Amino acid sequence: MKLQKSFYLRENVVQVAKEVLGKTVHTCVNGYHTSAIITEVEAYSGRNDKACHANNGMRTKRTEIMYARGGVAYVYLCYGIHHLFNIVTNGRNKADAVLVRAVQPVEGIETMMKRRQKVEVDKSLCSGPGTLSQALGIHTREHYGLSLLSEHIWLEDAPCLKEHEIVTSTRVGVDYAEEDALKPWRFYIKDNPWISRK
DNA sequence: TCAACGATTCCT
DNA sequence: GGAATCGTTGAT
Repeated sequence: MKLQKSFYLRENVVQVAKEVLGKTVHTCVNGYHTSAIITEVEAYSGRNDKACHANNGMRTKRTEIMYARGGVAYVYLCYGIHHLFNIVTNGRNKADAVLVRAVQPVEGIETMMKRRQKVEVDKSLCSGPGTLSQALGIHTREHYGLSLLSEHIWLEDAPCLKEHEIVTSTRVGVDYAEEDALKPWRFYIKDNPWISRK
């Protein structure tokens, strides 16, 4: 069953990030249904986190959706090439989000391969924040601000992982965030090969 | 209006 | 190790 609004509205974005691991993300784009298990995530906090786009009340056209109530998608273009998919959490004006960094394909694998121009199934298909968005057909213009209880994109519930099944590390690519770059807010499923990097 | 840069990926 | 590539951002 679809994860409900209450899942996303909780206050502790780190806790929500951990619980997102093992859940399944579904998209239905141009009539093609795809789904994949979320294997790697990072937490970003709207308060006291220099790595977050919405840090220090930073409010622009791009970050605006982070200030909405949890349960919507924050998608943005990175390096002019890659769409990165985030899950907005917490209540209005909190600006917390969970970045999905890697997934394990489940349904619609042929569709994912076509979108990624791959002829074999391996981790290059969707183990990375940019590649998974491409595999799932997530595009900035279509998915920015979209409800995660919509028919286009949603998460399906699954049992939470045990602590010993989760590996914790610092976040990737946020060296500019000074002391906040040290926050242990990246989480991935232990022994799962569908990870962006070790 | 303009220049710099980035929560990355892929090729050499 | 370095290029690709462009929307967002903050400063002119």
